[in-house]
Amino acid sequence: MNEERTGKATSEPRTVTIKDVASRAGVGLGTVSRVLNGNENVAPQLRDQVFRAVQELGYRPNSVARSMRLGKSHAVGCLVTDIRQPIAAEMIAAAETTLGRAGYTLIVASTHFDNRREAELLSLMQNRVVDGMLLTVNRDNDLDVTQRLAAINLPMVLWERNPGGGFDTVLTEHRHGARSATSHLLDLGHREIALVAGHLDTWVGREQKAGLDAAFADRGLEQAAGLIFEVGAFKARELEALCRRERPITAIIANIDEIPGILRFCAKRGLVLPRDLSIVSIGDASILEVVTPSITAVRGNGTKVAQLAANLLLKKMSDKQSEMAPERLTVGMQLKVRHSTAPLNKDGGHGLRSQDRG
Amino acid sequence: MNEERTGKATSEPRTVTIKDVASRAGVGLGTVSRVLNGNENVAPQLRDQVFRAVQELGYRPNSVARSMRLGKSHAVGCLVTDIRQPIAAEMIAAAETTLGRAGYTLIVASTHFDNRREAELLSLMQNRVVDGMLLTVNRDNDLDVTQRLAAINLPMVLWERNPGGGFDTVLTEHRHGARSATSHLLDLGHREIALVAGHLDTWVGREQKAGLDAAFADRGLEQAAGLIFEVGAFKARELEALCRRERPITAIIANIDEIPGILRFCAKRGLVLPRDLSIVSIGDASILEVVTPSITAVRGNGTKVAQLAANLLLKKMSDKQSEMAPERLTVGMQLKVRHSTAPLNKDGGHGLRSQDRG
DNA sequence: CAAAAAATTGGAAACGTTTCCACGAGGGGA
DNA sequence: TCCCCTCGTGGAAACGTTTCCAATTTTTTG
Repeated sequence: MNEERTGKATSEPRTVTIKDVASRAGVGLGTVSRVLNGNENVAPQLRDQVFRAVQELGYRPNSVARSMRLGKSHAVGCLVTDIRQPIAAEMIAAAETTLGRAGYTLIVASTHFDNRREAELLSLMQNRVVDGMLLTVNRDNDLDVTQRLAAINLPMVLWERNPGGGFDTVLTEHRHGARSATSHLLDLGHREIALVAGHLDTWVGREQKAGLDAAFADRGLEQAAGLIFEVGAFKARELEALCRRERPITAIIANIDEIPGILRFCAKRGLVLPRDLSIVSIGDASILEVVTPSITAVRGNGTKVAQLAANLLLKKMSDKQSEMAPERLTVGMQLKVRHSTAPLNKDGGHGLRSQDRG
Repeated sequence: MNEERTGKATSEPRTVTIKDVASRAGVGLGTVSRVLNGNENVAPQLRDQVFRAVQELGYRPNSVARSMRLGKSHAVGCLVTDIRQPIAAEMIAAAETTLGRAGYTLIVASTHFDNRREAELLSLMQNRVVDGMLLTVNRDNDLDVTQRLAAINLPMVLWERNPGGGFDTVLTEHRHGARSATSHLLDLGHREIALVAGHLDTWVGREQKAGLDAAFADRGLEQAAGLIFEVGAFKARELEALCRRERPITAIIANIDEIPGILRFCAKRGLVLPRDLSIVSIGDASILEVVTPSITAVRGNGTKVAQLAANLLLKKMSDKQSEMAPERLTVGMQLKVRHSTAPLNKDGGHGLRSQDRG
């Protein structure tokens, strides 16, 4: 007893298990388990004894053992390309809240667009670490990826990706977003419009491109070639080339991540917004509303996407293999017209060109 | 055999275990385990047979069972207040990369400043779900929290929190940051300087306040009372009151999250930056460099904080209870002077006041 | 009051892995 | 030739739960 008080002689502080609780409380293992799981059919006196023993021994349930016995981990894997994108963080936060309420823990992992890492993470999660998955894969137009996803034997919802076929998906209407942004610019007289879209081997990028195309097609206009770029592959170099074309661009629609780079370029080159260049951001943030000039944006709703996806996943995880038909949910986008877009400046030359001759 | 091919009659696709592999390969359980874990002492022929059986059966190791047997989960819990803060996302991404290289999975959870949720999450993670923790607790000046942390029997590193006592911590030098921002403003002639700091029951907020105090004290100046606020408790209302004081503020140092709100207020009231108000952001982002006027900021390095914290945690997790003395690492901050701060405008009245009389 | 039914309880079995121990075969030394 | 040592292998035990079944007690019914 004395040794126990000082806790010195004991080499290892052996972890307290349900068995220790049982013997301390003078009951059987089954009874302890029943008490701990709120089963009603236990005599009040025994229940109290168990609780007291738990208290005294500082017992903590071992949820790994629990998971193993139940075959459920009560965890959901969440794969994103980069958690540092504000939209990704927003989605993760919302998913965490929704799933947390249902008793699930979120395991977040970023692929950073590395396909090998993505494969590793998918494999890791499949080793019965999670009960379901929320996925934004790197690419969704690759047969290899599609097959690998199809082989996953777990409830699974894709968000912002759409490989086609029998997957559950929650999608933002990027086509509509890009289309309305383009229409807005066409209405203002712009014709040389560049687009910096998401990766073209993701649904997001493809839809954005399709939206641009649709807006031109709506008006029977033909768009110039070579004005479509992917995020990441668009730097000052590319932007400069766009301004040096025979017919320089007068407007640009770009992912929000690219906006700082574009503004920096404009400042350096003395381009004045929106006189020399109109800008639309794909994705919104409060800072865009308050800068000078404020920046026109198409706004999605990542929180809503995440909530829909999380709830869909919960449904799939609870339905015992009922094999519901795959669902496809969409969330709208809205054009917020601000002051970075203006009618085409017909007579005024392009800022870069005039300066360039100096 | 036919049933097996169609896979129809079998009601349940029983999961493939190591036992199945063993019998298929015609070897014992121990041998399979040894092969799978890269143990050398296995005959090459048996090794091949095992690999072939694994392939044919599509065996996947059950890492929950593995965790249970080994008593290690190879997961690290990461608690933040809000994953949507870009600095938090940056830290998480860096920690994930560093820990991932060492074979650990990150389990991220946000408390959203809810103390009950924090307690739940800490408790959950302690149930042997993780091997170590990276923590940003809601408050670190509360005896209750400190005790609860001390009771956690797991390797653990706090980042951006410092309860004092024997905890391992990695900290950004917020005192230095706030001090240099304040000095900068004092040099420009400002005296009525407001501060919107982190929560004052976190180390971050307290250090920021201390930095402001220090800058005033350095010069033997006395600062006005009532100019210090906490993020979250600072809205347009408070800002307006600051501008209506007998001696209106001429400068403000604020957490980056508050910058959009402040700019919106200025725009609405016709305050021109930096003529009517100088602004310093605590925390930097590329957008701050390119807006007009560009915004002076003190910049930390979340990536470095996270890397240091992750490596420290790895060290603690590998050292078998060697009880190293707690470490305390710090990462610097740097003032980036831009165009949102300018010398005090002596004669020009305060924008709000003149307009207010109209 | 006896018997049947219902309620409560204890503990074995099982979840899938790793580790440890024992056994047998093969090889080398006396 | 015999013995001892080494090496490779198979399988039991253990990790901490939950669940199921059988045993016991209590309650109800005839």
